[in-house]
Amino acid sequence: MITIINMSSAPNRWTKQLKVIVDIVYGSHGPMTADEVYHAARARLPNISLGTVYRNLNKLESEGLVSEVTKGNTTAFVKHPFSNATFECEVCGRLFCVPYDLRNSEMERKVGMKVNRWSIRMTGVCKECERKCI
Amino acid sequence: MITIINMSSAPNRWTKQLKVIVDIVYGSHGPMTADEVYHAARARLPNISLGTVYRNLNKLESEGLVSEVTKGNTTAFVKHPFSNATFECEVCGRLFCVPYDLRNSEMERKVGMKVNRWSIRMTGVCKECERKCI
DNA sequence: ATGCAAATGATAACCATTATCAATATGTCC
DNA sequence: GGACATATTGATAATGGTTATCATTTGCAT
Repeated sequence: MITIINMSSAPNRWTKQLKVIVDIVYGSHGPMTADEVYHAARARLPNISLGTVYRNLNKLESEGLVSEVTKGNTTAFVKHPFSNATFECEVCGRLFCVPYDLRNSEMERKVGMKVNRWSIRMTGVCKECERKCI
Repeated sequence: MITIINMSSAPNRWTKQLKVIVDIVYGSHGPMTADEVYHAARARLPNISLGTVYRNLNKLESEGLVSEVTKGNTTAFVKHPFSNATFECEVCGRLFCVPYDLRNSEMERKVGMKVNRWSIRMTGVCKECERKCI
């Protein structure tokens, strides 16, 4: 079970629901939608409500512990805080996190403004679909 | 008035509503939400409906003539097709298009998959707010 | 001009997300 | 440990952006 060292913003209780949600998102290999987190959480806490999942994901997001990324027409959450790069396959719809190195300072130089976070979103054809579709 | 040379996908009529919507989006300096396009369009076509605006923006998006970008909790549309970079100010909430050069081939090399489109989203503090807030 | 399919306007439906609120659970202070 | 204050929860309703529906209108080929 993962433990968060400090949650900065004032009122905060380490509830079992929050624990489970952190555990799920941080244990995932890729981005998860709120609904996916909800279903995973229900396996451990059958009475947890979808509202609680949203509340906690938003809290974690405002704490900088998870990031939101676009997935199709909805939103998914990833454990990597702040900057991230995702790749969405146009064929199978899967969304991957991919490592990508870019410096904030490099962006700031190019853009001329203070950059706190960035995210890169790529769409294309994943390896597997590339192989199948040719 | 801007004219589109060819709209590839089969059934397509060059309606006055579509003309006005293309004109507005391509005449804009920055990303516009569907609602903003709707209100701008009503100035010229008082009876145009919001549904028509959405239908045409989605059509233009599928034709590759506009791109969707995230703005706050909603979606905005920009004329630059395919890849783009946007900067959202955390203070005033404005969303800017910024020039950014990155090669698809460079991304493909880093990611190892076929990249068709990319978009970079940065958040930070814009010049104006930087000046005010210090 | 005529005919027909595509597009529109008006409206209802959809669905992800947020707000509400009484009930519950957490952390603190004794 | 027990009691208190209040943050959080579960259940549900509300919200709001977006899409679907359908009768009517309009663009366009003949």
